[in-house]
Amino acid sequence: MKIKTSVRAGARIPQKATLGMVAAAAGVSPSTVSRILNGTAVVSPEKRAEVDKAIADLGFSPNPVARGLAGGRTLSVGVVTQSIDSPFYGGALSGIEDVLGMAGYSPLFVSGHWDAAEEARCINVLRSRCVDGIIVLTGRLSDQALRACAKTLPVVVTGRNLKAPGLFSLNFDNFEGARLATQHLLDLGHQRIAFITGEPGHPDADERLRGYRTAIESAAIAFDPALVVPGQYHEASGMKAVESLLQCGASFTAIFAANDQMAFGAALALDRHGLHVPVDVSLVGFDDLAAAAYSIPPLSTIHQPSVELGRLAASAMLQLLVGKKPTIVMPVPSLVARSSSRALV
Amino acid sequence: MKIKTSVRAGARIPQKATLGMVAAAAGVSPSTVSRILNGTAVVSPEKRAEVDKAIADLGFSPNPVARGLAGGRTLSVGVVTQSIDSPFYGGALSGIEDVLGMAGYSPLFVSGHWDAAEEARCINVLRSRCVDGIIVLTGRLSDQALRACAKTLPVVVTGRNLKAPGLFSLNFDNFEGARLATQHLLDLGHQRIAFITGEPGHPDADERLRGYRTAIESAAIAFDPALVVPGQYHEASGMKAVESLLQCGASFTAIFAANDQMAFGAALALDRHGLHVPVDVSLVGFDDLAAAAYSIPPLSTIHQPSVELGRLAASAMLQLLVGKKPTIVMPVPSLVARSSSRALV
DNA sequence: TTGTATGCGTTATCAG
DNA sequence: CTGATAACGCATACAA
Repeated sequence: MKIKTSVRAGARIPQKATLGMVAAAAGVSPSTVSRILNGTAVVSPEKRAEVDKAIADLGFSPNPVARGLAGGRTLSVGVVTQSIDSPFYGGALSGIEDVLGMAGYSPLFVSGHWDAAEEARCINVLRSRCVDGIIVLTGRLSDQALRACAKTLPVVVTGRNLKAPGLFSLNFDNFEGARLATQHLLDLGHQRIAFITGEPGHPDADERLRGYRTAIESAAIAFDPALVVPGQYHEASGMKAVESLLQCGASFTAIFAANDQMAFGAALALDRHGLHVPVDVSLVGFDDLAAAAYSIPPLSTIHQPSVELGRLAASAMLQLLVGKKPTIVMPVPSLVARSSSRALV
Repeated sequence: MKIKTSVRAGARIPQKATLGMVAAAAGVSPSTVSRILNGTAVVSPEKRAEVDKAIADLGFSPNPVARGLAGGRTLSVGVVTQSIDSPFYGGALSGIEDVLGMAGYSPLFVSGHWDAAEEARCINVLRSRCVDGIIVLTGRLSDQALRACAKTLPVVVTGRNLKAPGLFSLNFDNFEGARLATQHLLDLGHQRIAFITGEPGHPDADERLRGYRTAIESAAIAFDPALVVPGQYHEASGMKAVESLLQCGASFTAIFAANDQMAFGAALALDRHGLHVPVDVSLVGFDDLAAAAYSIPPLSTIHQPSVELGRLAASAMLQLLVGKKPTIVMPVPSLVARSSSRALV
């Protein structure tokens, strides 16, 4: 017998039921309750009924913290993203939260801020919190670090192609997406197509550049370095890119930006110079952010299924968690032609 | 003595150090280690040094899960938001993550999806995970439910004015913000100003409507119900609102939308009808989303310090957690005049 | 000031 | 199929 003494506030807190209390109420041992809770073993129908009733009566639900300590499972999976408020990754987080939640898991979000060291720290935090697995959205971490991590915990990573035990990777075809976007402009009759790159060194940025270049060269047009300007994936860099393009006197009739945010910036910079989209220059982005459909003019772009990506990553994690090899396939890139691109007259 | 048998994968996992191991290494008792870890009592400098060294050597860090079970503190605080990918709340989440992280706390994000029942479920999840406190961003929950919750746990809530023990609320002055926006248009010479409302029933939406109306009437202009059209805080509803305004043949020279997203939608709808911002109609939004500065034209709007809001909410929680009464003041609303509004000619 | 003993709520390993 | 019993890693009365 024990006397509860820890009534912090004088409030009448509805005493949280414990597994032990359920066992007592049902007249069985705690182990039995645990077993039917986890499906760890077969129990007689009668006892099961008794326990189910007790659980319902007491409104019992297992304590994840205790579970974590005892069994090593916390029913939580860590998600390292780059910034919790990214317009692009937001969708993925949402998708992850959704499917994880359906399975009784809770996501633990941490932001790496595009910094490998910071990401490593994040992973340590997640580790110390005993997450059951980790999902890494396009991290800066080395493949090797990820592999090492996967030795201890199931890992799902997006934005790379990695194969390792306990590790599943999910990649979007950035090359094909960029090729599609460029081809779209080519089909519209554009020949002088500028390209605003993403953060150099990012695999996806590099792939997009490759896609652009491939499309250009496949059309028997000479690749012109003067038409590719660096960007850092944010609006301001899109503006700056256009400024520099204009300053250099480059001649172009269309711009393909490696992501929508830069495309928005580019459109604004063009506007400031009296150039209008799509009348004076056609513009295509990449990502299909929610905002792309409502910009003026609505932006033609490559659709990235971010929510779906999150859902798939979470599904893969769930499969990993039960020891299965994930069978997940990524949707292929598709172009969403809106009003920012039009045929060259 | 115990033999570790649970080597799941054959990998050489750097055996996670425990408090007990540190104690052994330092030649002291576990309680002593615990004490210096929590500052629960004074320990002799020598022992402290020994322990500190052992901690460093072993790379020990306390296990939050065990801590949670034993002491009831998990160093995690629950954050219920409406959708993890909201362009507006994203900033707040980021701010929360930041200051919480600095203090060694981890946020646990859950989405209520603008549904009271769902939010209640979220709170239960957080409870079961033994969070040390809960931050609620503009929930649908009743004040009463929140108060009840605060009896058990520290609660910080934004978007309302509530007073209760263990509860701190943090509200943005929506009324003043809306008044400011409307006055701005008035100052520009506009007399027929349409208003696109937010979700009716939301306190902030109601306040913004009140601010609009107050400004209008203070200018000795009759409030015209035909000029206020309902919206639901998303782009599509902004478009619809403008459509309905146009359809009704309402005459107006400016529009004030209760948030930026609806303003974007409104601008697009106007554009489709050959009306341009700000030449044909001036437009003002509310929130100052990151995208507002890069829309075409850049949107005049009321700045909401979302990141700061998050930081403040987290700071308040931290204070609550140490038993102090938070002393936090919200920044006042301010207008950011960009290019979407101009003087009526 | 420091160590000892217990308990937190579950799961896991044993016997029976 | 079921029930004791021992961890899980730490905090905390209590004793010394």
